[in-house]
Amino acid sequence: MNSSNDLKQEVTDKYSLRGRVFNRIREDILNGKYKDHEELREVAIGEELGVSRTPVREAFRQLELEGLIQIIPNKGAYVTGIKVKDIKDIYMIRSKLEGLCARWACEHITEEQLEEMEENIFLAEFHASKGHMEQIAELDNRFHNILYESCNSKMLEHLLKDYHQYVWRIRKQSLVTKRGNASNGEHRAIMEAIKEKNPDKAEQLANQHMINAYNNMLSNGFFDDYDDEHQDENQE
Amino acid sequence: MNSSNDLKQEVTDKYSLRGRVFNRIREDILNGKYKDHEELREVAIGEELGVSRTPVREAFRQLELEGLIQIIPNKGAYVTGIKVKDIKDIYMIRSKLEGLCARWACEHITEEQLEEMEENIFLAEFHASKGHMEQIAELDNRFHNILYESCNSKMLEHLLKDYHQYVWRIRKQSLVTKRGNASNGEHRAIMEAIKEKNPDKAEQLANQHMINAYNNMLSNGFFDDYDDEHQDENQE
DNA sequence: GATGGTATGATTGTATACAATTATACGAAA
DNA sequence: TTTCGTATAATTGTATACAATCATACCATC
Repeated sequence: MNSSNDLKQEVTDKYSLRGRVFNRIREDILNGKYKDHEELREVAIGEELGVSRTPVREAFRQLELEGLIQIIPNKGAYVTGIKVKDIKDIYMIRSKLEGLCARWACEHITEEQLEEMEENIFLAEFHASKGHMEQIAELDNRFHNILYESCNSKMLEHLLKDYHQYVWRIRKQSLVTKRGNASNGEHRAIMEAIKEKNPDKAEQLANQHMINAYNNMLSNGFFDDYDDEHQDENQE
Repeated sequence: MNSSNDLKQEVTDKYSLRGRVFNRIREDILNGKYKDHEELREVAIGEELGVSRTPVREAFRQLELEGLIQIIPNKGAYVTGIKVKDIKDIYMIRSKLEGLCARWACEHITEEQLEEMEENIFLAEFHASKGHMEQIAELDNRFHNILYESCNSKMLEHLLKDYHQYVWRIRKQSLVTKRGNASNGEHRAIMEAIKEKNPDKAEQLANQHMINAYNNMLSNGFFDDYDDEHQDENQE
C-alpha cells in the first residue's frame, strides 16, 4: 500500500524539502550510515540538511510507514535496520508476486509493451556481449518495470515496484552481479510464455527467475558480512 | 513496507492528534464519506477535528503512502478511491502470500501458536452453531493473525496484516458474511497441514481459502453497487 | 553507600506565523 | 465576445514558538 513511484511523486521528492529529507535518510539507512537501533533526532538532521523540523518530521512519518524507522511517541525515532533475512524474504515474496504478475500479463499486455520487452532483451544481449555492466543493470530494471506495468493491476504494480526499488537500493552499492547472460535468457523465456498466452508457464518461469536471482546473490557472497556492516553491536 | 500494527503504533494512534486524524480520515475514505477525487483541505479538516494543520499534514503524508490519497505539490490532496478491481487484486495477492505464509509456518510455528489456533477453531465452531456473527468475525481475524505471526517473517507478517486490515475495514461496514462454517473448516484443514508439516498442502489450502473468501463476497453481491457508492460521477 | 525525589535540560507534539505557489476574478485590449 | 494579463485570494510549504513529555543529574534522606 505504498507509493513513491509515479512521476508526480518524483517531482515532489526532488523539489520539496520533505522529499529531499525523506530520500536522504532512506539512502543513509540503506547504505549503512545510520546503524540499527540508532536514534534520529529531528533538530540534528534538520541542521545537517539545513532545514527546520517540520519537513524532517513529515519525512519521519513516511519512513515509519516504509518500515525503515520506528517512532516511539514522545521519545524518538529509531532506525530499523534491514537484515539479511529480510532481503531473503523479499525475494521469496517477489517470486510469488512476479509469478502472479506474469500470469496476469498474459491477458493484459499490450502490443507496445511486448515490443519494448523484445527490444529490451535484444539490447541486453548486445550489451552483455560487450560487457557493459551499467547498461545491463539498467535494462534489467526496465524489463521488470515493463512486466509490472503490463499486468493491469495498479495494486500489484505498486507493490512490486516498491520491492524492486527497495532491493535495488541495497544491491547497487555492491558490485553489479555478473549474471547478465543467464538472467537475460530467463527474461526471454518469460516474454515468450507471455506472448504465447501461457499463464502457467509464465508464472512458473517468473517464479524461478526470482529464486535464481536470489541464489546468485548468495553464491556471489553478497551477504557474507552484510549484517556486520549494517547492524551495531547489540544484535538481537 | 508499511507499518501500523504493533502495540506502540496503536497507542500513538489513540493518543496523539496525528494518529486520530490519520485514523479518522482513513475511515472516512473507506466508508465513502470522502468520495473519489475529492480534495481534502488541511484547514477544513483541522477545524472539523479541532486541531491545527500540523497533525493533519503529517497524517496526509501517511495516507499518501497507504495509497489512499494523492498529494500534488503545492496543489492539494486528493482521495484515491478504492475500486472493486483493487479489492479483487488484493484477494489474489493475498492468496499467493497466505500460501507462502502457511508454507513457512510449517517450519516455524510454535507449540503455543498451534494451541491457540486449535482453540480458535474450537471456539469458532461453537459460535457458529449459536449464530454469533460478531464473535465469528473476530475469531476469523485472529486466526489469520496467528498464521501471519507464525511464519517467522516480519516482512511477510507486516504485509499480510496491512492487507488484512485494509479489506477488513471495507468489509465490516457491510453485513458480516455468512460463511462461518465453511471458512472455519478450511481453517482447520490449513492448521492440520501445518501441524503435519506438509508445506505443499498447507500452501495450496491457504491459497484456495483466500480464493473461496473472495468468491463468497462476489456471490453475496457485495460488489453489486460498491463503485457507485464510493466513486463520484467522473469515473475513469 | 544506596535509594528516592525533585529540578533541570533535552526532545518531541502541537499551534501559529510567514513565505511561496497556485487558483480565481476582473478588466483591458483585440 | 474572446483572450490575455494582472491583482487578489486561497492554499500549501516551511520556520519558529510554545506546551507536554521524557531523560538526566544532583541532592537529601535513610
